[in-house]
Amino acid sequence: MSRYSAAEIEAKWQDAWDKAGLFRATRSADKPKYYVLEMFPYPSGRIHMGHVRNYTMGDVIARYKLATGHNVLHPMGWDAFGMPAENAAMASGGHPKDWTYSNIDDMRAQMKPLGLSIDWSREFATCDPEYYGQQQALFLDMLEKGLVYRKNAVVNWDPVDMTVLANEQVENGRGWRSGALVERRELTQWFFRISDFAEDLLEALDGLDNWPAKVKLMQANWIGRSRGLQFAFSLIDGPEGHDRIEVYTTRPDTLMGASFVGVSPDHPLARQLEKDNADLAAFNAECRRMGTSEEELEKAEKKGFDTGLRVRHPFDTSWELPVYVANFILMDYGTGAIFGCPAHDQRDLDFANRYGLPVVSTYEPETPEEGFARPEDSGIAYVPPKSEKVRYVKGFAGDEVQTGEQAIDAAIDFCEANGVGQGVTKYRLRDWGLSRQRYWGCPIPVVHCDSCGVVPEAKENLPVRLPDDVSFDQPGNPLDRHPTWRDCTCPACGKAARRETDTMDTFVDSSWYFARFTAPRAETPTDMAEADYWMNVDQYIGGIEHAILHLLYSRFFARAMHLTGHLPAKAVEPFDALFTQGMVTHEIYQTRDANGRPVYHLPEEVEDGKLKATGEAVEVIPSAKMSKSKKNVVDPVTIIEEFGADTARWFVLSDSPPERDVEWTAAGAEAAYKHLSRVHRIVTEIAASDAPANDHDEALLREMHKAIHDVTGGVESFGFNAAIARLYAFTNTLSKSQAGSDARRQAARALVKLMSPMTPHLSEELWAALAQEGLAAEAAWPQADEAMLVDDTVTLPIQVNGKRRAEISVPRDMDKAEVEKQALAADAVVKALDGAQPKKVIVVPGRIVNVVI
RNA sequence: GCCCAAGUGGCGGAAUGGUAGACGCAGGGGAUUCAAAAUCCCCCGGUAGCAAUACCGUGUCGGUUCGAGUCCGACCUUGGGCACCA
Repeated sequence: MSRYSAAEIEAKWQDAWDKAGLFRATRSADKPKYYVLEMFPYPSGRIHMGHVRNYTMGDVIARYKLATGHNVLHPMGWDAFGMPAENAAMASGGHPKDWTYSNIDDMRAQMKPLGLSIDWSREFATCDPEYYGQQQALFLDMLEKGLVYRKNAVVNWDPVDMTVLANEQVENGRGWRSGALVERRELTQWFFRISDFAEDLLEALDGLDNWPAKVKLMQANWIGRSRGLQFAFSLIDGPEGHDRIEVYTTRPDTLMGASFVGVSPDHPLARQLEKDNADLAAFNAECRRMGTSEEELEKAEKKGFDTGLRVRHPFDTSWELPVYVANFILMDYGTGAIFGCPAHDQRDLDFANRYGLPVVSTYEPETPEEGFARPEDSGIAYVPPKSEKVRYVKGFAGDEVQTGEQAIDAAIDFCEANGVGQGVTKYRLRDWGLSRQRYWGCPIPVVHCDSCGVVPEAKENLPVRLPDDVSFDQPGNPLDRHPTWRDCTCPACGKAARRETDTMDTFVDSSWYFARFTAPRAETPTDMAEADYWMNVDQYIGGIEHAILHLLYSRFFARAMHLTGHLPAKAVEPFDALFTQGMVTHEIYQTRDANGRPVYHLPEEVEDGKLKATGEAVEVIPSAKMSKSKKNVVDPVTIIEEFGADTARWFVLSDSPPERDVEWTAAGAEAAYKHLSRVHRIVTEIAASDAPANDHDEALLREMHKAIHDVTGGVESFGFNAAIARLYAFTNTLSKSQAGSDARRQAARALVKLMSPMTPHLSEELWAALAQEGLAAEAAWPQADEAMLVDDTVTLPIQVNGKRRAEISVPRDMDKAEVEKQALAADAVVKALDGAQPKKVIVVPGRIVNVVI
């Protein structure tokens, strides 16, 4: 009997699938369609275990759906624009295009041995001119519909390299290459009007029944709808053109506790004042040196600058409040100005304490606990949940007990009635800035004409191709310094004009690729007949790190594509079901160099806690996401060479729930391989035995139907690890079953088919060994017989006061009274009762009995 | 700082509010073998006990319930995101 040799069988069956054209997707009215998609990879050059896990999960679904009679679309492509290609070009002198396409070739070659059921005929990369040209067409349609516009926005500016930096290129406020202090600089940039869709994007989350609740919650919080009051403080002796400061607050109920007004350093008033005030100009400049990330702003020490100006309180014209410029106020949110109520906001309180401003409580606990002190005295802001009842001591309606929510509504009503501002709904969601001052991205298809201004490129001139002759020997955008590329003619007037040199955010590329997969070679962004047939994506699978931005942008794009006639109405929510998978992690092995600095070692260099080469002991750091810098990576290619793709697939599915991180361990991979070898041995033995069909093995058939039921449920609900545990148990049962029974062959067939989505090559091999016709991949999924799933007798645990004390075996449908009688007769129960009557007996049919004494 | 999630044996984990630890790894014992590899069988949360069994046990503290890993509140730790990384 031949041993299990993955290397021999895997290539053979991949070839067979290929020849049969099994995974080519074409429209068909005969079968229901099923579109399964994994988030496409960035072509870094090597596939990693995270990819293997992601695509294996998608493949299990795709193969399962194929077996259950669906017309499956399962495509793959490359998210190919982005900074790493330019960084590589700067570091080693090549061209981003060559680097990217060569990486794609490498990764495709690494991916193919996994035996994924992908329709490779649909493959594309977002850096293909055929793709980004269609993206430019989409952009022009969106521009025409008013979904794109230009405005000023701040970027991280490296004054030494004279270039724009991404947030991740800023380290401790300095440029990662130059080390120069980064400044904020304002540029005119393109924006998508995603905020116009805020309400729709929020409301529609309710309909996404097959999305994880946490992702919907994160998106809802990101969109951040709030109800508040917008009103103005009148400014006393303000500079020319500034007689009031418009503020937005979600807590108008605390207006009578206001003690200062703050404006952003980028607020028009701050900008006006800094012209005549060198100190303020210095303060603002300091603020503008901070990074642009919200995290950095929130964590920074809260600082303010007293402008010396005063405003009048809207409800008491004799009450004057100082106006500060403060570093924690965002110009992008609300009006860029706030009022501070230190008593009920810790940040405002810290600020007030720092600058000697008054603290005035507007409410206090309804019934103050022992030791409660007002913020005025305690230095701790009193911030109860908005739903909690509090006593207002300085509200609008006198001394009253109500919840914050009620008080906010009442305050808005009161202010509106008194002519102080109006209630408004605002969103935290900002418009999406898509301009990037970089080469390796999709060119924004517009030109700048001295006569006509900003003019869209004519569609017949698309794609606006990236020039190949560029150099990366200096920082900044090569398109800016290209001698001829910028020169063009104005599509409107025909005069000489300049091309826009900014390219698009790579998030744009990934916001519609799922639609392009439905007709990847179409001469328009999509083909409506194909899109109408294949959309929506029935199952989308990817990392939780994309829970907000990528998914929100894609939802916006689907809406925009519908408005511009590129997607049907049903596709405005493009992903019917979403699954977010965890990462693949590994232990980190570290030693220290002479200076005590850590030196990392690859897992393959380590054995039994020691370096193979020198025998030096390594320090083991707990599992973390696989990363090159920590060297805790296991290359899937190595694993496939050693054990085969089926082992890698089986292992990444088996050890952890799919939504959680899985730790790669050599022992685990070994165990997976051993198990597959065992299945190979057991099934080939059964296939080879020609013992006559004899006894009908009822128990084995029952186990088989239970396994079919459980594994099917596991696959459908992303319980892959549980499904695999079930397959282990079923394999054990099969292994111990009586030789020669017909049931045994039947059970072996079921096992092979149930495993086929996870270990497709092994299953094909065993399917053939069992002399089954056709390919296992095409064979119908087994059906569980409901009647075989339930046993006639059940074992009921008997609890006394919630603690298990005994168990009884009873017919499954025995009535409650009889079950209770038998339970009370159990030795342990009689002993516990000691002659007394139970207070209560709870019988949960088929599950448990609890006797309460 | 803000938003979201997760914490269960030596390890990965299982468990519609109903016998906590399925299944796998590691470990221990045994069979087979001249020996090994491979394979097969048994044991395997802690404490006490020869045992039957008893008590304790799902990050911490409290609550709801006949019954809580599961639901509620507070806290701790770890991970993801924070708008120019992909």
